[in-house]
Amino acid sequence: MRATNGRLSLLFHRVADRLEISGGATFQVQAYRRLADRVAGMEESLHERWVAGGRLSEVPGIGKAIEAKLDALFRTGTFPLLQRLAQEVPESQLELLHIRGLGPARVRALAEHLGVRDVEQLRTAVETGQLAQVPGFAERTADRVHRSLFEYMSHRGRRLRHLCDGPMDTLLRRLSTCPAAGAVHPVGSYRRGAEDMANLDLVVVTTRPEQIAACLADLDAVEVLDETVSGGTLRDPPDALVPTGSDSGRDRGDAGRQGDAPLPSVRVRFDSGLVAVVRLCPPTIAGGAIAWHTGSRAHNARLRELASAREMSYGPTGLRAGGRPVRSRDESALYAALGLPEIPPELREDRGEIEAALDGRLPQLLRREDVQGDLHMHTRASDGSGSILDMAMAARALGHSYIAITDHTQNVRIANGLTPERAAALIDEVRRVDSQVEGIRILAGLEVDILKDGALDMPEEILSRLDVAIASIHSHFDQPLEEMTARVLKALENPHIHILAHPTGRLIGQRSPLQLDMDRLFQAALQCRVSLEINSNPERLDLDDRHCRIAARMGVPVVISTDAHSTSQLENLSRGVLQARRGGLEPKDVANTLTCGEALAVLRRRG
DNA sequence: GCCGTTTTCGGCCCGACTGTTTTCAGTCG
Repeated sequence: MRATNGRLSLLFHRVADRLEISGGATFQVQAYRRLADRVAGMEESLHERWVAGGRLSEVPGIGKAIEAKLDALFRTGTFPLLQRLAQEVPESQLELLHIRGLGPARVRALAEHLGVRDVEQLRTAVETGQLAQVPGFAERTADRVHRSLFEYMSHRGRRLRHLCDGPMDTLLRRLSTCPAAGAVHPVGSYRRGAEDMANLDLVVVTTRPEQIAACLADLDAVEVLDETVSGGTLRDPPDALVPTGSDSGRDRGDAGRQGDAPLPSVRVRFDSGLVAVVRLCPPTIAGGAIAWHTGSRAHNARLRELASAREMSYGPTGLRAGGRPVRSRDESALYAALGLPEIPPELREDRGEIEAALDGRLPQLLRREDVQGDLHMHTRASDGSGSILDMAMAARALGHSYIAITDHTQNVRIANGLTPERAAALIDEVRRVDSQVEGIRILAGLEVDILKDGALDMPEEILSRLDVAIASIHSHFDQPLEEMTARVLKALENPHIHILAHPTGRLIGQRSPLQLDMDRLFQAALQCRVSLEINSNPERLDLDDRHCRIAARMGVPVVISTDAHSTSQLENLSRGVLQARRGGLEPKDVANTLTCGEALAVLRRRG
């Protein structure tokens, strides 16, 4: 295997993680970690530099010690330091670091006192109450670890969507240059717009499957795990082919393994461990195959019932009648054959979309271009990296007609939150910049911290000067349900507050949602006319799709915002839109699809 | 581990706060 920079970066990360758990010097750990990041972003290949006789120690971050280790690695293919560390700290133990509340020291303590070296053992220790025996795990910490373990387990083996975009792009670009490939379709959870996924799934329309397999084998970024592409051409549904048994993780059902005969496939793995399953199908049944591999298990089961009622069957190769494939060149043909309009991929979860389709009341889903403004972002005034003008120009370039500058308030110290004096100055500065730019309106706002007792972290006189006042929680995440609910409701009752940002406080796979009575929250939002945010940060996506659905049903206004801390993060808006689409939201449900004036009228509820 | 150098070793560090300790680990945006 070639020693790409990506692989070297991974190696340095593994060394750093293990050194940390085994109690290595902090600065040594940092040196490896910094180097890992640096190498990942380098244009020049370290290996090629070495081959050409270049000095590695001239690369920033590489000194004499690492140069010698790399020299040995390139000559012998081994990295003895990592081999030694791997014996001390197994891979399974590294995984424990992903659980909030567990750092290297506590992971070490768990191994020393309980012999816990993997997630399953930790779970047992938690469930049997053994955690309390370990120094450093008093009741509250143990409680916390318990909750974050639960959150972690529920997303284990899954990757956040933004980490899958690059690999998906790589595959799409490669396949688009392959002469044997017709249309290339992302399918599976990715196409349904899911926030995280176990693997990538694609369907390639082709009559020459072997050439597709060869094309993927040629791709530097991946390793081919296996393929079930036998010789010849692909004309008829390949019923006789051997199952791949490919999918892994919770999603196992939504692509493959649900029915009869699978399509031939090629499975590849990226350096990050992400697996992609590329399925190959002939044009005649493309619509059925794409639909089958896109729908969730539950959605497909419903389509199968409909097919059965029409004396057809439905499986990986689409519809069959009397044992013969039903032609479906595209998905609309497939749905039409079942008496349905085509259902948008984001809705294919069996959460009411089949009934809606049958009744002719599928929503006209929100589109990215419906959104006219972004009401949550940060600048250098607190913890952002751009100026007011930077953010405004970048937003204008994205087609926004208005934005709100909403920096943090003083209680969020680490984010350089604003005192009332600095907030007042920021408002003046926003007004000044707004008067000088054309083509976009800049609104003055703040992301006001909700304190432990529900009080707001900014005096009324400042709040009353804002166009957009956002309230949100950044501390004391562990309050019990009653306390937390009362805290948030108290903040919503303040008449100056327009929006509740990242309402549940979750970080996907890392931090559980706040213990919050969501029924009462929705009721209060409705009564106070406070909008609830869909935060587009890929680690938050909060509200989630189910909450979006509830909000729309109850008539609680929703706002989709980026919470951008840099100009590039303004592009995350499409992630929030995707979540809204999964929640079935239409433009009318989302306040920032309105013009600036109209949106402000919705926000200024009591005026 | 690396770096810069006052060339042989000290500095490197977001930093205040919390929980659990009695000096420290982990957290927050």
